[in-house]
Amino acid sequence: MNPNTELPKTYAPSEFEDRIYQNWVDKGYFTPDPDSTAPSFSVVIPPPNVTGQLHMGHALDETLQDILVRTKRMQGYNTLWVPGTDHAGIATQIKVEERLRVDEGLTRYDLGREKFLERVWAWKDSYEARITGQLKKLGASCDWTRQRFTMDEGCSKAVREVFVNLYEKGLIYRGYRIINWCPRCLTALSDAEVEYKDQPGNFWHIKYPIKDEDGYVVVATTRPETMFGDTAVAVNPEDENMNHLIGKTLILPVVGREIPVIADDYVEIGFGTGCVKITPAHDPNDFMVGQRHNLEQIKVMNDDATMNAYAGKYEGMDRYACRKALVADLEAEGYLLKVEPHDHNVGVCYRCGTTVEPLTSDQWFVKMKPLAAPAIEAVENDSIRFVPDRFSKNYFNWMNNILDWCISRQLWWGHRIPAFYCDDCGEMTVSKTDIEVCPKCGGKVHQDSDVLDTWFSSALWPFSTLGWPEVTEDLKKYYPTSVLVTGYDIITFWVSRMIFSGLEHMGEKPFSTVFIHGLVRDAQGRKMSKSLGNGIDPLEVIGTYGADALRFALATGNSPGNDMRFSDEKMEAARNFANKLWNASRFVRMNLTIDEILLPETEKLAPEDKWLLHKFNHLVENVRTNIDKYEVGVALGAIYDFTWDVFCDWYIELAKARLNEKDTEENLTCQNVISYVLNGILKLLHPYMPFITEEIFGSLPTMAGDKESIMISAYPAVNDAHVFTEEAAEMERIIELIRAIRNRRSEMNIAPSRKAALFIATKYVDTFGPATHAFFARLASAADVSVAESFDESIVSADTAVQVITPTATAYLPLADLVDFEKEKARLDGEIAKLEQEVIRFEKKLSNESFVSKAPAAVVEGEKAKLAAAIDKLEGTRAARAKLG
RNA sequence: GGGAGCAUAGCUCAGCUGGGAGAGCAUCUGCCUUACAAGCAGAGGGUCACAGGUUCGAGCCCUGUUGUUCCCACCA
Repeated sequence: MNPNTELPKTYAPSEFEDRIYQNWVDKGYFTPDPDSTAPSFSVVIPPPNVTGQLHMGHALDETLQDILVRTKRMQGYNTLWVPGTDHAGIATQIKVEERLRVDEGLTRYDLGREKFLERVWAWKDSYEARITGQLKKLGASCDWTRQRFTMDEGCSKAVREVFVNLYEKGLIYRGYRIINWCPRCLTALSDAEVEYKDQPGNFWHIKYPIKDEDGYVVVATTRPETMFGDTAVAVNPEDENMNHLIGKTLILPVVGREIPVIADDYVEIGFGTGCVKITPAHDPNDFMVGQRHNLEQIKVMNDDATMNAYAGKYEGMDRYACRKALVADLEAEGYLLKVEPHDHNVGVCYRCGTTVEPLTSDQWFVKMKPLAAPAIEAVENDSIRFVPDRFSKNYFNWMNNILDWCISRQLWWGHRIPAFYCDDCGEMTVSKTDIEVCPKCGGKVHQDSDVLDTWFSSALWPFSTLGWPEVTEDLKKYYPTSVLVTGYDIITFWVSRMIFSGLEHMGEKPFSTVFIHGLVRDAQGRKMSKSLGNGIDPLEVIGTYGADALRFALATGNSPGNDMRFSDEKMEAARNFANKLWNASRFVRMNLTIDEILLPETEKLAPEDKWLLHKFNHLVENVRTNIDKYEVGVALGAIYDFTWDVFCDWYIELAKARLNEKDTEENLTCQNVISYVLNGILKLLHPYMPFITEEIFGSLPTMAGDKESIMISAYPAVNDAHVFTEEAAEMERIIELIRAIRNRRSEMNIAPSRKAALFIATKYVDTFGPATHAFFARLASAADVSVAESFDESIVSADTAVQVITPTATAYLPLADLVDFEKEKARLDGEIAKLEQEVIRFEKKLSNESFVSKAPAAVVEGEKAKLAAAIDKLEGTRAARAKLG
């Protein structure tokens, strides 16, 4: 027997979770054996942002990964889970700036770049430590000796390597383009970083006078303040009402500048006024029109979205203040024709929510089309598979319509762009290493002040964490990784970019499967968010219920890609299950004398042993296949049902009699069977509830060959010797009969002290053999029935007992306990009516020629059996009713 | 505008390739039965959103409708 002999009376997870985790770390179980020749199973963690602490979404993501990783490890794979965190450029910088403002009233400019970055690194250290601590509390079995950070030396090296490679291939370029600008964060954003929100707005219809004519054209705009940057008005050349204007010159109201009317089929005939003001510097579509027509780009705003000198007297005003003032002036001067309410989608910064301003700017871009093509193909040909598959549509939609990726950010926190400009000759050099002097003229150089999009480094995560660009052993062994586990919300940001990056730089996909999960919502189904204040801290939940209960609650009912709700009720149910397992184990432990589990030969097994082992076999098969399908929730449901219903409610009750015996063969058999199955339950459950299973495992006998810890023990496999189809089926029928007896007793308010007589039919002896009588005796004590030694119907008659009839057996309840004869008669009548209906239904079905001829033979046979059973039961019930008169 | 998900018991959700509707919680009844009251034994409760279709047979497959959630696009 193991050293921890007794299990404490109550389940108190806080007593052992930390101790167990520390032991795993000390023993080095999370680090794969470098000499292993087993096939690899590798996972890289979606690195949490160092912006703060983990929330429930992380807890779900981490739990799912740990379930897969622990399962595979127990199944003998050479398993690696790489942990790490993401510097989260813009998000982290905002946080640190905010703290600086609140605590010290300073901006980052007050500190200067270097000092500010010191602050961010300090922030990073503190939050990285916090996140690491949370992962450990949760039980994540990642290899801490391989922990990474997107801005550590290795990852930074990978970033540089990739940047320079892409630049040299012409896939990274610098250009003056229209981009999304966040006036609050003062940086460019990629298309993916802009969210769209419906906002009420207006269509302002403004008259633009025609030069040298009396008339005017009317343009409708949602953004009047951009008119200072108008360099044309466009009409569709096919528009018969408007095309006469082409070539004319208009006078911009207020501004007085002259602009041409141009022809462009971008203008949709019949929408709005048919005339569109073109502002190439502040609208992506206008930008393209401008390029086609060589229009001037006039930027009318500063970086903080205040108006610049082009706005004339409005200079210095915020864009919205300017809009208001300008509209008032237009109206006063008679240029405003009408105002029409119009809702439209406004782009906002995904980090701070500020309305994004499209504007032209000098930025770095990744040319996407050549990179996207192989990435699309990899998913099309199933080289990479999304689970569930429907998310591949999401992916295709994004990748097929992808535009060039703006990767430069006007931030300080991030990987600095490795481009150097010569102060003398202006030459630009892109270099993997820092340079001091211009390779062309020897002049002094300065580095580009921008940093890269944070997702640029995340895109390399599956190989940068394994040591790339060095060709390391890890890279050879663990790339491509096996599965990526993440939420559907970052497929575009992250998954798609990892796919094209892996294919481009490694020449191989980064992972085979993308296992997508949903969002964790609150009990009302709302998204958890700071502003709603409905977020739940995983650590608090762990403190109250334990990490295992949290993991159980997150995994139970989880199905790929679907959102889930989180509630106290679920936590209680999870905790209750942990408690049930704890107490069942405690009971087993109390009754054991064996040190090691030795499965008895088949001849020694009791009927209930065979039933249990048979059912356990099915469970193992069920769990294995469902986990392979990433249906971790379904698998867990099966373990739950087996543990609670089969193992606890039936087997343990039946086992009590044998376990109470002293030094008998039956006792030994029972000890071994109950230990074997409990051991198996613990192993199946371990990936879900690692702590409690380890704690219990340590106090119970083990299988030969198992190691000192459950997490490195062998995962259960289907045992072909444990197929007992006949006995198991008969046992199920007996259970059905006992349930029927209990039901009847309950209905009749029969005192528990009154036993029902259960007769042993000869067929049981046929099935179960010589052990039948002993088995029924155990059944009797466990199920509140008494057992008669033989099945002799003559000993019971109408005035002594009421029959409980099931399709395969009959039990008798002492009639003396019946309170109400009339009630019983009525009940039987109802039963008979129901059975008659049932029989008719089956007969009808079986007399249906097309059913019999077209349905599979097995189904028809099944229906026949059901009919026969129904008829038996009907006849028995009629007989019982007849006896009552 | 394009695409996707969801709609099953009072609540939260399962229901695999079509073959007599399930669990947990809640409710009601009876039990402190020496592992567990965080428990045990029972019970009630569903036109599987609606309308068609395919099929011997539909919660499941097809079409449409309604409601709801999300993603993408952005007609100024």
